[in-house]
Amino acid sequence: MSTTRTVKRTRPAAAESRPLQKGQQTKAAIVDAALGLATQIGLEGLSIGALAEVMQMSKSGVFAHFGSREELQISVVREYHTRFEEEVFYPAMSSPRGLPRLRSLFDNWMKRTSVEIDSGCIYISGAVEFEDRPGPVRDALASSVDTWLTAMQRAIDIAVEEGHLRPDTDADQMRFEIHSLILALHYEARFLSSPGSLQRAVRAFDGIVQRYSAVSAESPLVKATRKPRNA
Amino acid sequence: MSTTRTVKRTRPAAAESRPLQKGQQTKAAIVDAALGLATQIGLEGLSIGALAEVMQMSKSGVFAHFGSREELQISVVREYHTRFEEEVFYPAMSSPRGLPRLRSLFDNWMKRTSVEIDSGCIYISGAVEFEDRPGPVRDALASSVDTWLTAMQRAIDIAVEEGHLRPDTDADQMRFEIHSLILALHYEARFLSSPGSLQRAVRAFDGIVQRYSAVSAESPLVKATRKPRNA
DNA sequence: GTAAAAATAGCACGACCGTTCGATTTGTCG
DNA sequence: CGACAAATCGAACGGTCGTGCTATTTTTAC
Repeated sequence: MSTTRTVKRTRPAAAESRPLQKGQQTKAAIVDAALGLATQIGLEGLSIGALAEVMQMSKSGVFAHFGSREELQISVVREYHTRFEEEVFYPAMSSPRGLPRLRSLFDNWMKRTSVEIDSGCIYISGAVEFEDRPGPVRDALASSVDTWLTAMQRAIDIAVEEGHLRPDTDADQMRFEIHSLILALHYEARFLSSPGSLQRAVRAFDGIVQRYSAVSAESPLVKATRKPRNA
Repeated sequence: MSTTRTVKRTRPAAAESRPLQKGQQTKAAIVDAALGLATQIGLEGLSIGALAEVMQMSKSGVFAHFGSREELQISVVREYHTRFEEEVFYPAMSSPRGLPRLRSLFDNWMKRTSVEIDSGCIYISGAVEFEDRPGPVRDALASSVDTWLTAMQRAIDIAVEEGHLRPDTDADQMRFEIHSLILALHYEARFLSSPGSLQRAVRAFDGIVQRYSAVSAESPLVKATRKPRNA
């Protein structure tokens, strides 16, 4: 209606490369602190009051950045996803396709899990907390985990293509087995404080790889030229 | 000090076989309901108010039976332990020593886990909730899980003694691998709603057994009389 | 510098929590 | 039945929580 032509968009939305405004800056700091809290006490245990105390801010000051606790939780999940990618996925992509890359993925994954034995893992704690709680937080968590597991499975597929793994390898099955090792490592080391869990996970992984391996699937003594089991 | 000889113990403590007094009766009912709630929303999510509503009692009425929320949680853990024993452990003890019994233990465990895909498992949710929370509840949980895992390992030892598994079997390692399958089954089926998880757990278990098996450790095609790998 | 806008603080509300305490009902036993 | 104990209730307290509202401060843009 009005004729004001000079509509100033003082903050052009989504300016892609601009020095972070003050708001975004503190928001990033809040999410960082929130992630630290959430890994220890879980996404559900994460409270705005405690977060405000850590940040030396008022509750409402923290709250205003997200509008709801749920949005805060989602931000934390996204941040975790990003770091997981940067720490586990991308570094492994420089390894050669096939088994080396698969090993690299698992190694990075396990290295991260080792750290998380002290700090906690929101993919695991979050799964428990949101098993029966549908909503956007659960969706964000599940899709994030799913993305990662799919990437893992893709690495297995490539290893089959490269001839490193048996052509009849069930990638879904192998991914399940590898995933299970990480879960057990976390459970036994973090909750039960059972020593030696790390080596057990490594040994088990080697066992799995050997079982699906194209060369000497059963034993180093048996040549790889043998026919499939049911031939 | 007083000369009252007729000290009436109106309720002889720990009368082993007596019709349950009213109090113990409702207490058992409360624990039962509490277990139902705890499996769904976790031990930490278990609130006395919600429990009272389910029981159609007052909060204080429920509370009086335990004296503290912590004591209620411990009661729930104990109840869960008992049921787990009755449902998983004892029935398997009638299977013949060795591999059959080990299989039976795993089958029962997996059967229970299948049910818990809908209801939840406090050995898993509790582990997450009390990872960083020392105290009697955590202790009760950990010792209960430990008891079970030790029993599982004992079954493996027996299977070795019976000659069903390779004499160089690392029971700790094998138990770790079996445990991991249950955790992954729970995670992928309950949180990710990933279909086929059950079959994957079964297949993986078969793979594990085959790898540790005394007869044809590597493949049905290879005779069991061969020497150890590094001979 | 100045004014608009964004960021933050302060305060209060309603809800739920575990727990306490005194009153009251219910069960038990002589 | 009567008396005593156990079981249960009802109300309240102090605490934490997420959230909404209105100031106030700080940052930004011109």
